[in-house]
Amino acid sequence: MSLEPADDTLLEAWKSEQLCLKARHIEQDQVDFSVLVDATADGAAQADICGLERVAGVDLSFYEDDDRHAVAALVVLSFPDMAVLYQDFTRVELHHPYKAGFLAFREAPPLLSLLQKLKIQAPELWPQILLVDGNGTLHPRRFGLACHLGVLADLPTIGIGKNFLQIRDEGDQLTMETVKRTARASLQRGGQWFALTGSSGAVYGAAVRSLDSTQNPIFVSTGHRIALASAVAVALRCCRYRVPEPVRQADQLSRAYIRQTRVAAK
DNA sequence: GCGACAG
DNA sequence: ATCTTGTCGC
Repeated sequence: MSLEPADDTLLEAWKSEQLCLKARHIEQDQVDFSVLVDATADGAAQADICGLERVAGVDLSFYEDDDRHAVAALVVLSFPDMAVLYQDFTRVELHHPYKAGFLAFREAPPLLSLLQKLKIQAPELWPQILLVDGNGTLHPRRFGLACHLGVLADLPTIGIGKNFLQIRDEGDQLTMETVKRTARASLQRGGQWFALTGSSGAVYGAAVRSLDSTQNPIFVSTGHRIALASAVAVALRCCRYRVPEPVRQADQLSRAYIRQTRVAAK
């Protein structure tokens, strides 16, 4: 009924694979649209985004008492209108348990399948960028789910985290306490953000205030083929609520199917 | 040993 | 991730 925990041997193999895939990882803009970020902005100015028409989102939702199955969802939305162009979801079997730092080994396979299906069935709707529910470079080895998916699908991706993943490295300390304190002090309005920078100077991602009306930040990081400032600009332009629409709609789609198909107990 | 731990 | 409606506030 439940999955075996990943042992140390497996974790070492997974680390090696992350390092290997990282050789193909690109953290700079390599997209077919343009993001003009105002260098003098205070972190709240709207960037000019030209040529972006389709943004996608992916997510998985889970059953209460079943580790092994989930519902994966993919949506493609128009930009900047956020109108639904494509929706797909499917119940999937998972082969590994959740382990912080190794989310991709659990969730990437079914998401890649949905992307493959889209490419075959509706190639004209292939997205220009994909927003992923999970981190990109905001990760202990700078290679979270969003990076992993981006490299394997050869697609620009952005990592969107709703909770902060602490980074504890020899050189870099990014703690919940520090981030919360900085967020309180410097995120006064929607659109403002600050870089999550380790003591070594490495930038892992950004804490972003989506809207005036939301206090808690989201955590945006580079997935693949996009620079952090561009990733933040795109994510912000997708926000109707705290969580950017592509991810939020994929979440709602998969969650609705879970609720509909779970056994009506009692 | 202790605490932390995306989804 | 998931259990959950209404409710308080801008």
